Amino acid sequence: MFKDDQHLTEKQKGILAAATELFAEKGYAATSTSEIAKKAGVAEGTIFRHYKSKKDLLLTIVSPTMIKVISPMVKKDINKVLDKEYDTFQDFLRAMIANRITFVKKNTSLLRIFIQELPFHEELKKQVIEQIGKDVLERLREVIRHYQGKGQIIEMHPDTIIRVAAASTLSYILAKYVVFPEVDWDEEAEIERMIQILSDGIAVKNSD
Amino acid sequence: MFKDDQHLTEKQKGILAAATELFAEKGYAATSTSEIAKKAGVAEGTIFRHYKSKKDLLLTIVSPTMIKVISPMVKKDINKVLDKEYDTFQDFLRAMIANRITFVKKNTSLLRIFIQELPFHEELKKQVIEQIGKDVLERLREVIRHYQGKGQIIEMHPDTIIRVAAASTLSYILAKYVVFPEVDWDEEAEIERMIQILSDGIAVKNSD
Amino acid sequence: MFKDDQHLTEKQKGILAAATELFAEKGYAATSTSEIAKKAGVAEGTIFRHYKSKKDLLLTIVSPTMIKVISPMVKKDINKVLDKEYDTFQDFLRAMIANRITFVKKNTSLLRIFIQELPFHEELKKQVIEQIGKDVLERLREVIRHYQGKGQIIEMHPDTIIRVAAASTLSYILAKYVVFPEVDWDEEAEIERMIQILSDGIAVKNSD
Amino acid sequence: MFKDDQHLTEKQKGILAAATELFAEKGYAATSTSEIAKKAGVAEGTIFRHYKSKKDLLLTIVSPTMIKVISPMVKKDINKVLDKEYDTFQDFLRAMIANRITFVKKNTSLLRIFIQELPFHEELKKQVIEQIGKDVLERLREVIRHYQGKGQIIEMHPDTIIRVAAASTLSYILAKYVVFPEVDWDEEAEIERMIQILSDGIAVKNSD
DNA sequence: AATGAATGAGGTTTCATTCAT
DNA sequence: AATGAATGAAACCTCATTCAT
Repeated sequence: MFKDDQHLTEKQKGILAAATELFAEKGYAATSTSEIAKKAGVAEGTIFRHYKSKKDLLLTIVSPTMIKVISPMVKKDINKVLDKEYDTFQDFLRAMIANRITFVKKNTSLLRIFIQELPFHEELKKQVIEQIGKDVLERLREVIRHYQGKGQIIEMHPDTIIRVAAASTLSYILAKYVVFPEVDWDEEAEIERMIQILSDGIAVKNSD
Repeated sequence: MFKDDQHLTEKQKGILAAATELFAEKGYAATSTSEIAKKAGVAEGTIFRHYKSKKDLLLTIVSPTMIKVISPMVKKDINKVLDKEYDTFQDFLRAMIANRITFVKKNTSLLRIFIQELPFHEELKKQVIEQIGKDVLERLREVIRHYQGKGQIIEMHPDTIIRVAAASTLSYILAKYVVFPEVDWDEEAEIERMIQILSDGIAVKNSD
Repeated sequence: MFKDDQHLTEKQKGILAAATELFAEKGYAATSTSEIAKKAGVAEGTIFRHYKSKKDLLLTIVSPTMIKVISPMVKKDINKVLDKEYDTFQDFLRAMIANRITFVKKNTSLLRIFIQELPFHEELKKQVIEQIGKDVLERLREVIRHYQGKGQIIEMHPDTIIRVAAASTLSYILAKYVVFPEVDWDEEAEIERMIQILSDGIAVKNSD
Repeated sequence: MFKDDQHLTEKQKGILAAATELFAEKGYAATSTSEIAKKAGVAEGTIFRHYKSKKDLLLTIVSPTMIKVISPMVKKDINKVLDKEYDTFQDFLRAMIANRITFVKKNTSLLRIFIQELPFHEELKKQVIEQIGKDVLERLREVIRHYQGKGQIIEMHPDTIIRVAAASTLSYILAKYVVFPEVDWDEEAEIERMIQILSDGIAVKNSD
């Protein structure tokens, strides 16, 4: 994840990777800098040459800068879906969910840290909400309007539809992959039914 | 919360309450026993007279025993909704959501701890899932079947419907009250639309 | 020095004594808390139970509170001289110098710390100057006026006389006992001549 | 100060200057080599290319070699006063004090380091005392004898007179410019009175 | 000569836990 | 039961020094 970013030395990348993994696994407060150093294969002092403090290390992983590195990845990733033209909103939903699942699977550690540490860092929370929010929201609105234009989705403020759909799908995905990764649900079927229900709720009712 | 429970002394209740609040606020690992002692108004040593270790204190708060104390409260609480007869499934949903919001508001601290600490305690996770799951699930199934019997809900395995509805509503509530308590949404309207969409997705389509 | 002060435990007194000695000997920054702990015969953690930080330990030794403990000692000490009636101002000077030498000899460590660390602690400097200054200065003024009244000292503002006499004698004493304790001067004779010169400079010239 | 000295490169002079300033400001032990490097505008490693260790850097600043660099400056400086012929010993004293004040003002940092670090370096102390002592003392003796020859100063061993006068004036100057630079005294008047008293103490009494 | 990343010993500080009172 | 001083292991962090470039 941190491989091609900027001009980081191998050691720095190693430290970031080790810290990310350990923070995700055990939580920030329960991870010691000596563990990080050992896992990264560097001396403990080396960590502090690059990051003023343990907290600074966390913020670097999770900071605006990092978000700026990730956010484009996210957007580019999402755009793969947004740029395609789907016949029905259901198809779009299905593709979107598949896409998000892939993303979550690839970034479980980072997301876990976000979920775990966000509550303790007010400023960060706001930044995340704004940054990710604004960037992605506008694109999604376009999509909703697009399918509304095609007469496939009920006329309702796009934000509301996004919110309900996103709340349902994202929280479903997060719950499944980040919070309870070991619980075994029948994914395929489950998702299909979720799509069914959601799109039924959102779709224009022919005969109404 | 710990007031009428069992045979706890005042000090013990104070310790549990202080610990719960601090764990929720700062996280388990970032809370020191001396802080707990100060907040509870007892000496540091006193904590260890009642709880073998700090971890023991956490487990007590979050443990099966505690769940058994809380679970009945939860069930009793939920039953207020389940026991009533609602004309439509929509009414039921609305009441249920209102009921859950009240519950979450009253138990924010405890829920926050669950969310924060569950990932780090495998055994606990299973217990919570089973305990709460079994107890409540069966009742909910009955409700779904009830409204299916009345022809208001599509014929689909109750668990699926519950999962989708619960995932949407609960994660909505948790996000709103526990994870992002300071973000200001237009609650009333938002919930109403969510209900709309959900029940539309779940409801039997007249004209189909 | 810290024996009968307040309600300190034996350990605390030991820590203060050890720290005072080591700070004086090697300087504050060059003294490690582990050295202090070892010398005081306590665990390192014990130091931090009583003093928030190493700096706090220094400030305690050298602080207003400490000054308040020492200042009375100083004043009481000085008063032994001030309260007596001396025939000539020379006799007074002689007694005063002997008295200060005794004091300096008894508090070499503490004074050394003051001299070493004062330059780095602005606030402290002011406090020391004010505290000691005010308390003692007024008494000394009285003495000067007293001998001026007897016609033994030239009419000049008491403060100036005090400043010259004090600067000469005190800095002589400090240099001799604190800064260069190992240089071997012929004390008796040296002091006697100093008194000679000073009192000659200050005394009323008979034949003028 | 280190500008025209010897064959030092620009970098070396920069390091010495930065170190001198910082040692004076914060003390030797509290100054880090990285601070020195930053202030001098060189890499950390560069310091150790020129000076074996941090201690070596201090010793270079404060060492016999340095003293040999400074001592001539001091002597040359003092000689400006010694070489002139003054009508009265008072005039000489006045010129001498002015000269010393100029010197102290120009070398505050270095003097501060001497005062701060001397107590912790026995050998150094001896060297300073000998070096500066011998060089300057003989010249001063001549001066005293000179004014004794003119019948202006009492017959007393020159060293004693020097010691009293020097102790008074130097310690006055040091206190004023190095130890308590921010306290605001009325310099002119204060010095004049000091000269008055000292010379009265030392002068030959006409009418005795 | 100069750099600055890397080191690791050691510094300060925190904290869960024990124990004499 | 309750206290809180004491502990010591381990946490976070600093820094003089080395070394490959």
